[in-house]
Amino acid sequence: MKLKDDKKIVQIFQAALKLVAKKGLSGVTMGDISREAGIATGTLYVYFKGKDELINALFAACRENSVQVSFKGYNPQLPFKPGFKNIWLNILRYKLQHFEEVIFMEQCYHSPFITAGTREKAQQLSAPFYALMERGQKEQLIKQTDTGLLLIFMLGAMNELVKQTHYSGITLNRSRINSTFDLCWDALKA
Amino acid sequence: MKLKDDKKIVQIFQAALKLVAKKGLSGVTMGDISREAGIATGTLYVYFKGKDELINALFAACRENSVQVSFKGYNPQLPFKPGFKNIWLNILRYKLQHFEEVIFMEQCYHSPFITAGTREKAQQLSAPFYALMERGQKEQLIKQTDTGLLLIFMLGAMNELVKQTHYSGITLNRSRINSTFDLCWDALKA
Amino acid sequence: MKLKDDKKIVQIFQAALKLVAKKGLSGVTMGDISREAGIATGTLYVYFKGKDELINALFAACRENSVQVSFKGYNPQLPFKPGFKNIWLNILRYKLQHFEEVIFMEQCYHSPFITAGTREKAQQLSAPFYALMERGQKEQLIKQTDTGLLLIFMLGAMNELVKQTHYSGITLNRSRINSTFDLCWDALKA
Amino acid sequence: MKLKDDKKIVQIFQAALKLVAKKGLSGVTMGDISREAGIATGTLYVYFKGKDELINALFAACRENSVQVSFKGYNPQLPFKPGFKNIWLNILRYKLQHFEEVIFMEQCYHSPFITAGTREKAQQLSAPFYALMERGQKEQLIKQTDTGLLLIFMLGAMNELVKQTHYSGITLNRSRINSTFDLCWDALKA
DNA sequence: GATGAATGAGATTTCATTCAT
DNA sequence: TATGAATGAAATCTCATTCAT
Repeated sequence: MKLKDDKKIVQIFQAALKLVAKKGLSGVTMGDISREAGIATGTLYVYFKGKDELINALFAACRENSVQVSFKGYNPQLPFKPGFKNIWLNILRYKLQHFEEVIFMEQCYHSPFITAGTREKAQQLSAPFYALMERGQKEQLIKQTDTGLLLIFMLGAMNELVKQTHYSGITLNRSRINSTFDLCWDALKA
Repeated sequence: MKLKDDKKIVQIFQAALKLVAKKGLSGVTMGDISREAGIATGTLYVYFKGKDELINALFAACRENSVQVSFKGYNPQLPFKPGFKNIWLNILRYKLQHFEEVIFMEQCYHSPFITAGTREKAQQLSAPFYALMERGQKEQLIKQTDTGLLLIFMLGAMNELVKQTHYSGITLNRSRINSTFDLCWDALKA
Repeated sequence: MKLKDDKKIVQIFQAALKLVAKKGLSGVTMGDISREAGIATGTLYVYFKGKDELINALFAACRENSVQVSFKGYNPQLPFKPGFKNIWLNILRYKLQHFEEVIFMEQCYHSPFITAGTREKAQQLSAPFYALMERGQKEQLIKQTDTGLLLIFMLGAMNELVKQTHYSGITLNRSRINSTFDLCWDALKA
Repeated sequence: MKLKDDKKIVQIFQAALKLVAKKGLSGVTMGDISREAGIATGTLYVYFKGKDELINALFAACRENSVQVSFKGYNPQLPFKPGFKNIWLNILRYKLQHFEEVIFMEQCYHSPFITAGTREKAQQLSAPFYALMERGQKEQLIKQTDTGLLLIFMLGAMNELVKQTHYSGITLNRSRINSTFDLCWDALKA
C-alpha cells in the first residue's frame, strides 16, 4: 500500500495555480485540476477533503512561501536601507516569478472559499513586515504614519506594478527596477 | 404595453454588486441575482443574453462610472498640484463609496467572464489619466519615469489602501487622508 | 376595436409551416412563430388558446386542404383510370407545392400535440379515397386486396417520392412523372 | 475501478426509443430518458456530451442496424427474385419488430438534432440497396426507371404499410404478407 | 492509494403563457 | 386587439463528491 505522496500535492497545487491564473477561481473545477495534474478526480479527495480544503491549503502555502522568500538574506545588524531594498527586491522577484500565486491569492481573498481561520493566519504572517517598518520608523528613515498604511501602500503598489509588468510583457531591467524602487522609497521615506 | 425598464438594469446591477462583494464572483448565481433584485430569474434573460453578458455589461458600467467621477471638477487651466489632488480625492471617494464596484472589478479581471473586448475598452478609458500624468511630467512636477508605471503605482496603492480602510473599519479623517495623499505625492513628485 | 384578422391566421400558419420544415416540430417555439409571422408573441394567444391548439388547427387545415385539392376536376362519370390518374396527379402536385405541409403533417403524427379528436377527423377525411379505390376494385381494375392497404401503399410511396424529389433538387419532367405513375399503377392494377 | 459500460448505452438507447415512440421527439427530455433507463440524469452526460449527441448516436445506430439486418441470408449467387424477397421480408420483419426505431428515425429526419454529417453517413449506408436494385435491372427483371426512385418507392410504401399495420393492430398472416409483397413486386417488375 | 464512472443537487437557460399598457 | 416585458416551471447541463473496483 502506497503512502500519500508529497510530489502529488505539488502537482495538484501547480495545476490549480496554473488554471486559476488562466481562467479565474470561478472558472476552475475539481475535474479541471485533476486533469491538469494528471491524476484521477477521486484522487484529489485522497489528499484534500474537498474543494474548500484544497483552496485553503494552497492559499496558506502560497502565503507562507511569499513571506519566507521575502526575508532571505536579511540581516537586521546591517543598516536599514540596504536591508529594506534587499527585502523589496525579494518581494518583487517573488511576485514576478510566482505570478500565478499572486493572482491566486488576490482571487481568493474575496472568495467564499477562504475561511476566517486562514485569513487570520495569513495576517499573522505579516508580523515581520510590520517589524521591518517599525525599525525604519524608529531610525527616523520612514514616515511616522500608521505602519499598516505604509505597508499596504507599498505592497499594493508592488502588486499592481507586477501585474502591469506581466501583462505588458515588459522585461524589468536594472534601471527600471531601480526607478520603481525609488517610487516606493520616496513615498515611505521620512 | 410594458416597456423595458432602465431602472431594472440598475436593480440588477446593484444586486450583482452587493452579492459579489459578499460572496465573491464564484459564489454568485443568476438565481441569487434575480432574487436580490426582486425579479424572476427569467427576467434577467430579457435584459442580458446570459451570465457572461451581464457580468461584462456591469464591468463596463463600473469602469465608465469610475472614470467619469474621477475628473469631476477638474479644470486643466488651474495649477497642476491642486487639480491632481482634486482628482486623487475623487478617486479615493469613489473607491470608498463604491467599494463593491472596486471588489467586483478586481474579481472580474481574472475571471473567464470578461472578454478581450471588454478589457480593451476598459484600457481605452485610461487615456485621461495618462494625459494628467503627462502634464505633470511636462511641468517638471512629476518624475520622468514611464507614465504607465506611475499611474499603476498610484492606483494600486490606493486600491489597497481602500481595501485596508474598509476592512479595518477605520474612518478616514482629514489628517489621515492627507498623510495618505502625501505618500502618493512624495512617490510621484520629481 | 379591431376584429380577429383572418389574414393574420394565414401569416401564423405560414410561419409555423416554414419553421417546422426548417427546424422540425421539436425545434420551433411560440416566439419563433410570432417573430416569423411578424407579430407579437402575445398576439398568438389572441388567435389560439395555446401551442397545442395552434398545432392542431394547422394540422386540420393542412389535412383538409390536401383532400380538397385532390379531387379537383374529378368526375365519377368518366372512366376509372383517367380519373384515378387525375387524382394521383393532384396529390403529387399538392405534395410538391405544399412540401412544408407534408413535412409538418408527418412530424405531427407522432407528436404529443395532436389530439385523438384531430386524428379521428383526419381519418374521416380519407373516406373519398377509400371510395375511389373501391370503385376501382368493383370495376376489376384494382387488386382485390384490403383497400386500406392499397391506399396506404400508394400514399406512402408518393410521400417518399416527393421527399426524395424535393431534397435531391430534381425537377420532375413529364416522362419522370409518368414512369412514377406507372410504378403506382402497376402495383395496384388487378 | 468502474469501467464505462456498453450495456448502459443500450439501456439509454432503448429508453430513448421507447419514449420517442410514445411521446414524440419533441416531448422527450433528458430527465425522462435517464429515469426510463434507470440511471441518474448526470450519467447521461458521461456517455453523451449532450442531447444532440445522444440523438445522433442513436440515429446512426438504428440506421446501421436496419441495414445490417436487411441482408441477412442474402446470397448473390442465387437467383434474383427469391433473394429480393428474402431481403424484402428482412426489411419488413425489422420494421415490424423494431417499430420504435422506424418512428424514431422518421421523427429525427426533420429535427434540428440530426447533423449533416449523420445524414451523410446514413445515405452512404444505402449503397447495398442500390446495388441490389441495379442487379435486378441488369437481369431485366426490374424496371429501367431511376434506381433511387424505385428504392424510395418501395421503402416508402413499406414504411407506411408497417405503420398502418402497427396502429390497426392487424397481425400480418402469411397471405397478407404475400399480397403486400405482390404490390411491391408488381410495381417494380419490368 | 488510485481510478473514473455514477450520482444528484443545483446552476444556467429556455419558453409557453400571462399581464400591464 | 396588439404588444412585448415579465413570469416561473421545466429543460439542459455542470460539477463537487461518492463509490465500486
